[in-house]
Amino acid sequence: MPDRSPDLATPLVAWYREHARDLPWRRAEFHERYGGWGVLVSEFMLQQTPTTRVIGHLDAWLARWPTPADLAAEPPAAAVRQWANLGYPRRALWLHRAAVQLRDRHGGIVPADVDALLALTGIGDYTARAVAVFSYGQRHPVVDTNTRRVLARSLDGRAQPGPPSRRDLARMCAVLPADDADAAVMNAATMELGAVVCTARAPRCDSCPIAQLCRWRARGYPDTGDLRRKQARYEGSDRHARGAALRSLRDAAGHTVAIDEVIADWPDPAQRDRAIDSLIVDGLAETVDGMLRLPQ
DNA sequence: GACCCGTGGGA
DNA sequence: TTCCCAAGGGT
Repeated sequence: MPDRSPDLATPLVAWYREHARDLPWRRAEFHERYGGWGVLVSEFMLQQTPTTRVIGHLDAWLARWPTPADLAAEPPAAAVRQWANLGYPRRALWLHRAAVQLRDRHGGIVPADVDALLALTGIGDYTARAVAVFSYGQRHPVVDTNTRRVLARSLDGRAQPGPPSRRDLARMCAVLPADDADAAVMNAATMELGAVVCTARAPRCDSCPIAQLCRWRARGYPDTGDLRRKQARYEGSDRHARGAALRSLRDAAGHTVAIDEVIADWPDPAQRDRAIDSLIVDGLAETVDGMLRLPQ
């Protein structure tokens, strides 16, 4: 029988109330102004993109499109351009699709129901629950990479978590406080700890509120090995070519480029062709008699 | 579950 | 310079 899980919530919640960063989407006026839409947009941008970079883009996005209907009224190309260099431009496309779905199926209102949120394009287990919890105050496990690392270290005594799994949701749920509001803070606090203190490299255990009950620390910080898949090299990759091709479409003065002119100087012509084809397949580009452009 | 998808800052 | 990694999701 494993030990009973220690109480992570009490110290984490107390720590968060004292040390939480002042981020835009945590401010009361942000929620008053943009509601669930603001939270949804911020969570979309935060998918695999560092917090500091998102901060520089969120205000402009919401000022331009303060409601889902505002975004849905414009072509996908506008979303992809506004997305700029946030990375993974499919997210801009999916956010636009979600806005259309919100307008057509939900009266332009971001639903509070997790299953309804999960049905929207680009919203998975994390984002659906983040919206339900941080915008609507519900009690659900919000599990991101930071949460998984904190649980792996504090409860399992491992340096790194295994690959993401739905089991993580049940584990997080088991350590959430019973009260809805406390559970929401616990979710945010666990992510915050992973982002600021219990970091992937060089964790700052000296300032950790749960160091006393951390099993990884108690075991002497064993290197249990990183079970995650290693990220492929970007330079010279297909993704690199795709990124360059999309950028040329984004920045095109007339918003349209002859296909032959798209990253024409790319060193690997076959890779260039794959990049353009994959953009078309993904819906990030479309052809109009020999010309290429963002989706209208 | 494996693999795919960008971009830039920090160590 | 090179490598790591970042509030994930779709296929």
